[in-house]
Amino acid sequence: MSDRSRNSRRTPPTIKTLADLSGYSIGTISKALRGSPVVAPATKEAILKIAEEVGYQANARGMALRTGKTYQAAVLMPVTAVPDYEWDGVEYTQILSGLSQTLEGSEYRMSVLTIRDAEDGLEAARRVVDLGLADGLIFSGILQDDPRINFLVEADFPFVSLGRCKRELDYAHVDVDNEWASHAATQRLISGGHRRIALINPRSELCYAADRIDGFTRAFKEAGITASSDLIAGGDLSTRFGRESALDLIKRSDPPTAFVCVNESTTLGVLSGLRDAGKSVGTDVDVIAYDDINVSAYFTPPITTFYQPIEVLGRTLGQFLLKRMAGEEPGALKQVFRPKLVARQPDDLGKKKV
Amino acid sequence: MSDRSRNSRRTPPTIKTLADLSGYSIGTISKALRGSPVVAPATKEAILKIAEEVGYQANARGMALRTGKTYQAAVLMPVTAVPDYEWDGVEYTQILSGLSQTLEGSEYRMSVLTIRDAEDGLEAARRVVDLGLADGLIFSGILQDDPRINFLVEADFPFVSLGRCKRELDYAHVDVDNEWASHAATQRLISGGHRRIALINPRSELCYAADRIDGFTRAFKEAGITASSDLIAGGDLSTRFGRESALDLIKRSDPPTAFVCVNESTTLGVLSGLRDAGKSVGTDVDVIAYDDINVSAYFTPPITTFYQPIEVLGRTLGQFLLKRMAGEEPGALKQVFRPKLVARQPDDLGKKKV
DNA sequence: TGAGTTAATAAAAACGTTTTTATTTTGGTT
DNA sequence: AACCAAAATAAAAACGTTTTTATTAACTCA
Repeated sequence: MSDRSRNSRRTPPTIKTLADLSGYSIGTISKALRGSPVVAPATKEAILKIAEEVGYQANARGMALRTGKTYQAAVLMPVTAVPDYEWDGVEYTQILSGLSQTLEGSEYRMSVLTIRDAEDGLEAARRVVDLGLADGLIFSGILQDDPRINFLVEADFPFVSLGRCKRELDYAHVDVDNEWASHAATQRLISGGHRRIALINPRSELCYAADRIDGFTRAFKEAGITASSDLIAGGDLSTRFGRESALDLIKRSDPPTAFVCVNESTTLGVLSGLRDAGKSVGTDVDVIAYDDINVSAYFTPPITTFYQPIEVLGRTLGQFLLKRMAGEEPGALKQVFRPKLVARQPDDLGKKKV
Repeated sequence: MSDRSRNSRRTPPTIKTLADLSGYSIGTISKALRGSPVVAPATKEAILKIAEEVGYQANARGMALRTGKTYQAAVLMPVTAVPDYEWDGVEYTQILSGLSQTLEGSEYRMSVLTIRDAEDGLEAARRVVDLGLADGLIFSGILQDDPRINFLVEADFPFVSLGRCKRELDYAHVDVDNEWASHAATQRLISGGHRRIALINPRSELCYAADRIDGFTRAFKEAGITASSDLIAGGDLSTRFGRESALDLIKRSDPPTAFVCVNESTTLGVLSGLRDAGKSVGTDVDVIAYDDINVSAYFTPPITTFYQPIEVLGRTLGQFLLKRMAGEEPGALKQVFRPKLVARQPDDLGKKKV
């Protein structure tokens, strides 16, 4: 073993090594290794055996140069714009983890490019395409009219987005049914007697902010009540934003009796703000959250959430991307997940209020 | 622009393009581009001008094959072993973000390999070294006797670890002064009158678990009190673990009056457990946390923490790795950060108890 | 037997660089 | 004017693959 490792440390075996060892030419070796049907079964077997013995591993750089492929899938990871390192962007460990699980079996590796916003992401996407930095791309934080999607569809470059844009384009994507989740949460509160409900939402450029507003207003409409659209707050998804929004909303003249939050970070902030405003969640006011990481069970108090582990989405992203990189059309590569309702509170305080 | 992009889309300019355009040979072009002193200033300038005009970008695959370098820095990212997607491993977005900030200016890109544990990490490290998947490596979760550090030091491969092992080896690293932080937290509680203090710690294989125990016991020793070593809990750093530890510890016959927690996730769990055990933090029991993401301010109640944004460590990791990859010796590439105390509670409940 | 196929393999070219070696040009000395 | 060294550039080789083209060997069938 020390011998093998010493050898492989000096100069790893190449196709040439195998050629010398087996007596076949390098072309034949290459074909045998990638299972071309033109090479005779016996020689193929012999070559494979030698390759195994000597611990041959194809040199990625050689392959890359020849084929023009990189065998890399790139992920655009937004680096938080929130100052002071607030809790934000947590979901990316989950995305990367899920993604890598599906990439693991393949020959692809994962590279991460950090971006500041969607515009910066377009820059990065251009670099990936023009310089051939990767064979496929994954990104999230989709805008209503997302420049990255526009560019990549036009360039016909394989990608899968986490989230959908509003334009009618044919592209692979994975998403959460935000309209549905927001509607379900709002409806739950309305049937709990609430009439004034606040919506803690992402910035309005983000496409799913609109989806959530749609679901929110649809629930009111269906109940025949005027939607409390004046209680919609949009911003970065930091804990601080949640807190400040809650503090602002709760001291309005006609304040909300309930909150629908977009993620766990803002939820924590909302809970913090309500506490400092002297409101007790579950007694004075109800809060329903959306949760990726199963953390709402530990909040004070535990609150009702719509739960969707992003890692599952990450796995699907990977599957779709592999298919796209293998040349499959985006047509069938679209999936929308519905988060699961985890009811931890009755959320019917509104009844007592009336 | 449409013209340029169309051109570059078809076939990006190569050195050969520049050779044809300029009349110089490809060798000269190459030397000019990388600033070799042997090429005459005038021709160098001419070549650079043409390269600029035509938008030349060196082909990474060609460079990689020739030089044997990959221009990639790999990060070993632990994919959480905790079931049900609990809050865990949050800090990796910060590490990646910090790292990418320093790599941004360089010619290096960042690739991420997911691993299950340190042993799996050794496998990954071997692959990186043997197959030349990257030119440098970053990883964390260091064990007391870490197989990855042992292997990489032996192989003389550039790496920087987030955390230190217990063996006397010369390697670049960035770390938090866990002994100090744990000592400071414990001391604060002891001088607040606490005598029975619980320590919520990582699994004992992790090197910094030992550091934290060291600081913990040192604080007791200095105060001339017997350390409450029976109140040390070690486990994964999930919220669930924090909660279960708190519930277990608080119902002991001689229970703790205070908790020192290792990160924000366990802290949230501890707070949740204490609440369900009928204990009020700040009234019945004190909790001091360690925090990466400034989230303890929003807990119920806000609690005292030692605060150290990991992104800063990530930037240092990147700086050190660049130097290592440039051939610098590890000697000077060692830095230990002391987190900042953020006192949000008096933490002197122990006085009332006595 | 020998031409025509087919199967199997070898040889060569190519991907885009960098580096080493060879050649040409320039300028200075005698 | 002739020579030599130095400077500048060109040419060639190499990195490890894959793919295309060429060659050889083995059959088939009249």
